[in-house]
Amino acid sequence: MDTKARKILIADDEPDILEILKYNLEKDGYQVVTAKNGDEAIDKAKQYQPDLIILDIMMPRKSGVEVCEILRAQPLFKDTLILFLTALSDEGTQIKGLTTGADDYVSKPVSPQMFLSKVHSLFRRLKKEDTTVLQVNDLTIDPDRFSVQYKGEEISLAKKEFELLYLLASKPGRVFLRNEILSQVWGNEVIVGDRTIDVHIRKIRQKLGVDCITTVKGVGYKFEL
Amino acid sequence: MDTKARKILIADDEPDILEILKYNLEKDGYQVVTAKNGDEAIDKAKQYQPDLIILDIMMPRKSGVEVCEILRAQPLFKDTLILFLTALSDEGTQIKGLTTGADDYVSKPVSPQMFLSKVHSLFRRLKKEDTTVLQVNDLTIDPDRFSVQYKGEEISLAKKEFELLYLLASKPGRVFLRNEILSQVWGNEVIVGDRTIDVHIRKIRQKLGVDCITTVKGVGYKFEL
DNA sequence: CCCGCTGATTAACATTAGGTTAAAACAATA
DNA sequence: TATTGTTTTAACCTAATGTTAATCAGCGGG
Repeated sequence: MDTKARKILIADDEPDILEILKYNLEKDGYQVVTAKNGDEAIDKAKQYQPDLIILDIMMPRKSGVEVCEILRAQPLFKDTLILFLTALSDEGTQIKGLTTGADDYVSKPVSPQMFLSKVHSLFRRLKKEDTTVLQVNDLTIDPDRFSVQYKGEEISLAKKEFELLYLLASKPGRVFLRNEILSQVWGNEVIVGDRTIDVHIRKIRQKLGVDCITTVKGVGYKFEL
Repeated sequence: MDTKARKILIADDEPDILEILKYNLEKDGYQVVTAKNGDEAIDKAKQYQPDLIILDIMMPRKSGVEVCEILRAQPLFKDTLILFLTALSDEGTQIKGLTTGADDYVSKPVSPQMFLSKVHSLFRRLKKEDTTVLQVNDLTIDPDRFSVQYKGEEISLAKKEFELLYLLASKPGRVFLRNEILSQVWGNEVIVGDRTIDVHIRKIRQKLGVDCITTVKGVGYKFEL
């Protein structure tokens, strides 16, 4: 289970449902924020920038559909996952919802199992990464095979090392600030010390044998051969 | 994206759904034909010989299930992909549909993303089905005979073990994330613990005797000899 | 030249993923 | 139904990996 403390916002006017969903999601390690109506949902969304927003269709002060439309209009929520909770009865709204840009539906009454499985698979989908093979001189970095080769020699890197190298090598010559590196490789939520980067850089340099990572003091690192 | 102008027939009596699906599929480069009821679906199927037929279960003038049965009876449509659209929550029909010879089902309301990904993966699967027998060095994996041979030695694997090995071996060198493995071998709806994969991997390694499955920690597994 | 800043290095420490095992739950078969 | 085989879970253990903190080295500015 990848517990990356993913943030989820649930908006529903029925406290019971809110409670059940919250409980189940938290049990699964998600970080949950709730809202009781449409307006509150929008506020909380902006405030917490959740990875997934679960919206009840029927809510006071802006329906789920409206909230979805408003959020989707902003670049910040362009790629945020949105899941609708629908009552069985309203087919019409469901169709509307699709065009509005929701990623999936769950119809009430909700079975916790089904629900969790939906949430999981949504995140699974999100996790689709760019799988581009990088090729710089004699160095090949293939995220698909998770392999790094230098002059035909296979070099085995650990996960973080690989991710770090991949990031740097994705834009050879460009300097990556320590901040950028942290948020790209470690993610915004995780807080790690500054030394951590150095250590990983060191391991990469060591394993590769070639000096392909340059330190730009006071700024960051860049990749070049 | 392999856009070879694949032909898709969609049959549904709700114009809205027809429209949405058609729009999305065409956007993805497929050639789409539609039908409003069961009989029309059969006609159009014969006329256009689509690569994939998407059938709503609930339709006037022959249900999706009936259409499927009729088509499957003809050799012409023996290998055609068939995908069912099922209304909310009728589990019974879903099961029925699969046994009738559908290749997969999507339950309404349909999220475009989910839907497209299903369609893609169906075609992907189709392509794979051509190359049934896998042959890597001294290892032969034949899903037809459900048999695995290493250096002529027949090795008997259980179902899940076989499916798992087959998946990994289908793309030697490629790392499969645990998520991918789960959804490919176990299916999206089933929820099993993380350890389950390990145990099966172990059994395979044990039975094969060769170390052909490599662990990529924090990422997944890959097959290589 | 020495201070202070920055990164390198190292080893110790913490965490986590995955391996291993046995046993329970489930299915298939006779 | 008994029997056998398969799949899943649970508990525990190990090794790989990630992080921290302490120390060291280089460099530029006073």
